[in-house]
Amino acid sequence: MKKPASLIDVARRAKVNISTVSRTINQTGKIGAETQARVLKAMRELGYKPNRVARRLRTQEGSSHLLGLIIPNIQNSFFADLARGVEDVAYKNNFALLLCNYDEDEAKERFYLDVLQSESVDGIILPPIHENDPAVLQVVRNGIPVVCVDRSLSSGNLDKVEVDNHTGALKAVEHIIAQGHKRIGLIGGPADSSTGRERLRGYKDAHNQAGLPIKAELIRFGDFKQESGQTLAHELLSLADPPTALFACNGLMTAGALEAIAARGLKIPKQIAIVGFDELPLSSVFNPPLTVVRQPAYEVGKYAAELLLKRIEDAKRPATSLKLMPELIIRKSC
Amino acid sequence: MKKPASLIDVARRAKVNISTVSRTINQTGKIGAETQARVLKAMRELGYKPNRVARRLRTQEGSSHLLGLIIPNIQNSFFADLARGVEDVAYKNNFALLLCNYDEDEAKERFYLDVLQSESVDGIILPPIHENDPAVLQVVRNGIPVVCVDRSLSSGNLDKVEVDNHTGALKAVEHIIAQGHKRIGLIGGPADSSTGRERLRGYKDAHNQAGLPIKAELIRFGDFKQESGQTLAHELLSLADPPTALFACNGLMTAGALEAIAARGLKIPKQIAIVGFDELPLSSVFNPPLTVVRQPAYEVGKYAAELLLKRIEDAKRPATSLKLMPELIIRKSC
DNA sequence: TTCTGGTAGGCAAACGTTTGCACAGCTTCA
DNA sequence: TGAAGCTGTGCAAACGTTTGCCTACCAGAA
Repeated sequence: MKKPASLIDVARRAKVNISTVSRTINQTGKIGAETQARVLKAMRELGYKPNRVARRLRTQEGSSHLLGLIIPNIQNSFFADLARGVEDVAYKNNFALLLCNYDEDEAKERFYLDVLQSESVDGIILPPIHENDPAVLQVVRNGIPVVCVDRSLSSGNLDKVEVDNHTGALKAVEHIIAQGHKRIGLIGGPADSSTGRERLRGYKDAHNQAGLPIKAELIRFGDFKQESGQTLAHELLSLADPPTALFACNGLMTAGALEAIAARGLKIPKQIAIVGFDELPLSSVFNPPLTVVRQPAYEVGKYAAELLLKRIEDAKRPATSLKLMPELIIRKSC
Repeated sequence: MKKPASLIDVARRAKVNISTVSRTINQTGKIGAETQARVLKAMRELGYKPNRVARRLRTQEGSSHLLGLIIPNIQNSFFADLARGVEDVAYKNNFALLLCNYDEDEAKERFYLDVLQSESVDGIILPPIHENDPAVLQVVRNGIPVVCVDRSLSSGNLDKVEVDNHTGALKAVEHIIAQGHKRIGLIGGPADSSTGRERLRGYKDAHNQAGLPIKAELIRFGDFKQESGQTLAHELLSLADPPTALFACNGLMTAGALEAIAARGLKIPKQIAIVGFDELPLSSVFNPPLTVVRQPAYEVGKYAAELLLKRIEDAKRPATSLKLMPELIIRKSC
């Protein structure tokens, strides 16, 4: 294990004190031009790279240049896109990213929250597991900048960037109704998630607006995973009086529903119409192309990271809350 | 910013020296049962969490309990699955994961490699950008455990886990040929990537085995991104004598090719057959369901992480090299 | 000349750990 | 009784930075 050059090595070689080297690097304090040149030269010759760990230990506040991102599942393309958005702005600002998968598991979320704090990250981006997530609240109370994405925290006056789930679902279901459907099955998200609830609300409001009755048997709650989409679609399609259209509340569940539909040999959209939340890699070339409500996942991540960086700069700035509009992409599946 | 409790606080409260506390936590050294209980109690009361940064600074070798993962693009589901595999075993072993997206950009790769070293990660998992990537080699020379995934490094005797790309492509193209196709367009990966080359070799070998001529005009090289799949498919399909089947060398390019096919209104598989590398979220429910060669991406990540952990434990163990077999999933697109 | 003030750079503490060494007290054995 | 060995604990250095404070020097003003 070859030890990398440290400040001390550079200082020795440039014949100055380590503080001078540190100040040269960070451009803090006045350093003579000639001394500076000598230091720079020594750094280059030794291939000096500052040790981020030591730096982080010393300066607890502010710039460790490390962000934490905790997401439910990287395999969900919504979160992959979001992560990519975060990563891009982090990189542009020379921040690295500590990525954590919490899998909707509260213990895992807690573990990662602990890790991130104990790594002294400069800030954390996450979708809270539910609305008053005590672990997240504690982090906030500890004074670590947090921005919520996708879902929000009921208490706490935090930066957040969300998608307008209600409007997204409303537009989708309005569209379904406009196609003449009267029995619309809902493959919903967990009832205790704000996204699940908001989308459900959109579904109901669209029905109310159209004067359509809301039938409890057509409303099912899944867990945002593919398998539950499949199961619930089968349940709905097995009803004595099955729905003629399905609205699936996220991408994975849409894929699951599509599996169920394929297994039953049903034709889309004649025998069963479907609209899904989330754009999927193949949805535009699907046969038939899928009508979906596309969430601006990349942008959510991007804005969240920008907000976080601003807050790290200035802890006192007022919390801002962004609500991004999803887009209904009408194709052929409904 | 509430300062978290430190070793010193715990020591004070338990009326012992900090070294005693440290030893209690790490179970190193003999500590009296009664003292231990007192320390544990104090820790609990203060909500003490060890500071990972300080720990990492002190113990340069070994357990910082932090792994680095550098991947081309998290939006590529192959790498998302792989990342998930890594993450799962990391979590099981109480390691956190520093995730980096290098986007096939050498400067970005170098940046992240620097960050990871300067964060003193215990080890790094990555697909080298190409076969003799000097930056990676330097990291290895610095004594940091590295395991290569997906692609390999020509020099250096490293742990690696790869997929048998040659066999995967061979089986796929054999299958295409068995369906009676004689003009098979290849949407290949970059010629300077080992995966691209291996898959090309499979394509050629299948042709040779079958006594089919290899036509240069049918072979195109993309960059593993969706757009290039689309472009190349259009090129191939515009040929005076177009191919009757396409073999696309990764998931994103397959999606691109599908776009081109859809834009031209071609029927799969009658007018154009297609086989892709990589399983995509919707490929089994696609219409028609896609014939693909599925790479065990999750397993690649999982084994890589396991190998890395073993190497961290024991730097001297001989390098092991795993080659996982992909699976040809025959559905209806060819 | 002496004083004031500014500039360049050195000194050493601090961040929160881990760990080699020292040492006190006790047991054991000759 | 005393040497040897073990057990439990404390002391302090070290990891590589950043930063408040101090000093030495020099220029310009009085």
